[in-house]
Amino acid sequence: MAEIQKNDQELRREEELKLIEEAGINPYPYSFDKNISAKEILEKFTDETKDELNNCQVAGRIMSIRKMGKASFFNILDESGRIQVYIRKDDIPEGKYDIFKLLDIGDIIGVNGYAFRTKTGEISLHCTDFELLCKSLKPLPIAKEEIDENGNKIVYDAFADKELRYRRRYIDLIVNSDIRKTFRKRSEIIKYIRNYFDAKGWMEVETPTLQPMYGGASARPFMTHHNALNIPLYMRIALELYLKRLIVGGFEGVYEIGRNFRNEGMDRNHNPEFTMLEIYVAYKDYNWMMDMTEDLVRNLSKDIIGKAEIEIDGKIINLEQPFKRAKMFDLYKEYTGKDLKGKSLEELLKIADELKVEIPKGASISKVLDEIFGAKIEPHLIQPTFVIDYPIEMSPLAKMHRSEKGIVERFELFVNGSELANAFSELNDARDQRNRLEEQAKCRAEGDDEAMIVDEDFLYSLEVGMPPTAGMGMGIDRLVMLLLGEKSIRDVLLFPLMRPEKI
RNA sequence: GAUCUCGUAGCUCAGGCGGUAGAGCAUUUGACUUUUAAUCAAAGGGUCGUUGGUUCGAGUCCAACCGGGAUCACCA
Repeated sequence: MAEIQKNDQELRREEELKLIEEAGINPYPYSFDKNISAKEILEKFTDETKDELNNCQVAGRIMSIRKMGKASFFNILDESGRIQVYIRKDDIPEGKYDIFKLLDIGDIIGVNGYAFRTKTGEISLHCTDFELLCKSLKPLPIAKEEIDENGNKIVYDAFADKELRYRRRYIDLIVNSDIRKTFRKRSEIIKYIRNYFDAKGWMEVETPTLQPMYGGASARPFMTHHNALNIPLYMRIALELYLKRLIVGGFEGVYEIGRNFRNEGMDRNHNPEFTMLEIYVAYKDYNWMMDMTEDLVRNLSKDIIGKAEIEIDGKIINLEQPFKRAKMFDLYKEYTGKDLKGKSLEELLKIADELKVEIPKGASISKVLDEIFGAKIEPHLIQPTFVIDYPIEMSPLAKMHRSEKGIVERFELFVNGSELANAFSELNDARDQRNRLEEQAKCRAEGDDEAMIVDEDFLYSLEVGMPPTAGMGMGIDRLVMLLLGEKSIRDVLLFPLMRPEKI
């Protein structure tokens, strides 16, 4: 796929570049005094105000050219959108039209001109002069566009190859420029979360990405090596344990929005690196965190998307109505008709078999419960639902339930059948935490390579003492997918991981 | 990792039961000073993902491999 040999279109562009330089023009100048955007011209133009638009200086990439002898129309695309430019041999400096003829689709130019309305009514720019700002040497996979009578955009021969769109996102952003909106929205969503937390006085922090010991979640890590210390290092799989150390240190509200790395499979819900939000607030519990999470998600949708109803996959997700709250074991009863509470491993395996849920060999109680949940309950959780009060085996970092035995104070928020957030009343009894991590270590020794490791320094911090704390984690990529109605994580990541191209 | 499916010109695609490669756009040349998928006339552009196999003959049938997508498994 790597073009070592140049094709005829590339050779031609190089020829044109030479001709431009021979005419004494620098095809790569240093700046351009842009004073208005394409969108601003289209918005400001009326028959009364057009005189104010007599000296526009716009810059952008040429996306189409229609030549008619000694005059031409072309469209340029800037960050704000497209505008049509009309250029006439007689209305630009002597000899400049010959330079214009050397320009191609993909070149970046600056245009001086005045706004006007064409015979057919399109607001356009009448060029009085232009400057080449960058000669493009590769042809763009150009698509043609048309607006039909109903104002719908019809795209002909669209650049649709998913592989190339992900591999060369910069081309995707030019040619399918509507997707720029997705990434702008993503940025707005993250900014909104920051503002929301900052307004409450919680502090954004940065904790290590490279860690001598990984923890805070059940997943396989990426491993690397530090030469100077000659030690193995791991890419973090969660933010949790370092943020809790900061609560121990006396900060009462901390959050981090950062990259986690998990050495697992990839599909439309998973990328090896993904963005996680985690927040910890001292002196609060999971009930409080549930209210906060609900408020955040609802307001995000209202303020960023403009409504609290989201259409995805033909389903309407309603974020306005109060989110359903259901105990995990009640959901088992509701969807399988069986009471799984307090059952032994043997009993659970039997139930799984009756429900026709396949369980991998050597599964623990937690694993069996998780499998049944994933197969029988998750797909039904389309409308926002807090699943609360998990069995202790599934949650090694959550605090015992204040009134129910064998249960921890934990919730997960499910929307559209997938997990969006996970939160606990954080376990701060150091003795209990040590027991649970040692239990994990046992599972690990028995071959579960996703079980957690005993982090002695983390335990030391709990022994020093952490106040009662509520903590919550939320997958930002999935949040963005939900709010924007995207079905693949790759469509909300600018540069999703791809297998390297073979040359 | 498993299954299904796709890979033909720069882009989007068509190629019946196996007979030697097609269209539109893009590109080049010519015409055209308000077009908008501009138009009109002509031209160039392909090791049909790769490697093998069957066959007189393979884009087409078979196998393996490479790459993508979808579904599943693991995970968020």
